Amino acid sequence: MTNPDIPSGTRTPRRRRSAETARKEILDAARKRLSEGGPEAIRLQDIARDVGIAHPTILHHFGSRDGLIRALDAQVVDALSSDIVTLLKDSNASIAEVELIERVAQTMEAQGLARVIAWWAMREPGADPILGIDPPFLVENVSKLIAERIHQEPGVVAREHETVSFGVRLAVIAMFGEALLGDLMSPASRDERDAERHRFRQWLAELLRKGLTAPEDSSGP
Amino acid sequence: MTNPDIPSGTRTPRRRRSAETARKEILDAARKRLSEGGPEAIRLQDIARDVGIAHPTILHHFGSRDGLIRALDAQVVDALSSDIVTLLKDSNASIAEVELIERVAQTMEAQGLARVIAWWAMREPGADPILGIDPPFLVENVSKLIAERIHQEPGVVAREHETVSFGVRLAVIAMFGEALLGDLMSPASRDERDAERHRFRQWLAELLRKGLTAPEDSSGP
DNA sequence: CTTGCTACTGACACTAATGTATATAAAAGG
DNA sequence: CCTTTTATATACATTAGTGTCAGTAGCAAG
Repeated sequence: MTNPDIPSGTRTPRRRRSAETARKEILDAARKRLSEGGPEAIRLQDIARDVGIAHPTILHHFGSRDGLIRALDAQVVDALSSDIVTLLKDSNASIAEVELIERVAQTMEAQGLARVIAWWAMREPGADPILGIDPPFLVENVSKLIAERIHQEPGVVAREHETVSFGVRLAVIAMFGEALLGDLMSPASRDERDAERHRFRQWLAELLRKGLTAPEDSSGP
Repeated sequence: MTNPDIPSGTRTPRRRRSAETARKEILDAARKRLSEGGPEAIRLQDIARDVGIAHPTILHHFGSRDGLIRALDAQVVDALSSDIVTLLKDSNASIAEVELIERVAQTMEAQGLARVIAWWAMREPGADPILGIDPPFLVENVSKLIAERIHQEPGVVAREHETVSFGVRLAVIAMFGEALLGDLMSPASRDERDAERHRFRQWLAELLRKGLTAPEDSSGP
């Protein structure tokens, strides 16, 4: 399967990238393949073809397939946490639940992140330390930030710390599940689906708002 | 790599199962491998070793690796929907949200079902018809059943149908996410983790109860 | 222009996984 | 008993995917 445009004996022209951009291009292609075709789609040769390089180049940059995968992991964890933390740092008043939900949802959907996370979680069933990042990498930091904001708001009785933590946890978990399973539980038509999804998020945000601000009544059955 | 216990020239003793039980044993082993070791752990030879057979036997029963995988899919969808539908049929009064949450959670955790579902969802990004089952396979049926129960309860204003549907959707999605990502967001020690998880579920159930029964106030920001 | 560095390539070796062909043995029925 | 059926085994073919090697080419600096 040689390229007919190139006379045999001639070498294919090369584009030489910096090591940094090469790594980035490769990682992006890998992430795309993963989120679109599932775990079995991470094949060096395919990824190489997407980028427009030969597969040994990937091995040159990442050492092995496993090296590539670990780099992917790191990129994903980074994207997830930094994205959410950024949101929280930016918003200077109290957190709007709708905003939280929307943002988390976007992060999950963007670049098929939810799929990548799922794939990672499957591979490491009882993974306590993730790539050197402590287990509660997300909620621990994020819920602290949220707690600060919520306490700022006057006239609202903040629930104990754990409730806040639960709220964030629910947002993350639910939007993760939505990104993966949402299509199964929605109407078939695309427009309807999007609309329903939007309503669902609003509903969830409202639910969260109640749960985070109003003191629980804890009445018996 | 021949078995030293068996003199060369001697055949290994055979256990002959019915085709049905053979299929079942193989599927169980496959599901276990999948949920424990991730997608890349579905290897015919390994599964065969687990069951105690030779790998061509698997091919004999399922035709191909792909055949095995499709059979697995069917089993999973079955387990999930039938389990939940059973719960709803059995409970003769109104649905207790705690029970719903707990049951869904158990189903997800049992046999590593959440992992299997995730794996399936990853492979079929835009899978509209699942193995012949219509997309809203779960919520469509389940939420109807729930709606019936909730309307039975006197003195409580039931929300419109979509709200009920949203409730079920949240339960399923959240417990799915929990099963996969829960460990990342919890304390490290196992006891603490279990306790916290339990509290989280109760909190979520309470949240759901409020959302499903109390009419929404929809006040501005 | 020359030299050095390294991103990159083609060809190939190696391994592991699926699938095939053919034989054997355990039931079931006559 | 003998025959049929089929679950299962052994041995082999095939493919596909990772990793290795030795060399090539682009870019920067002397």
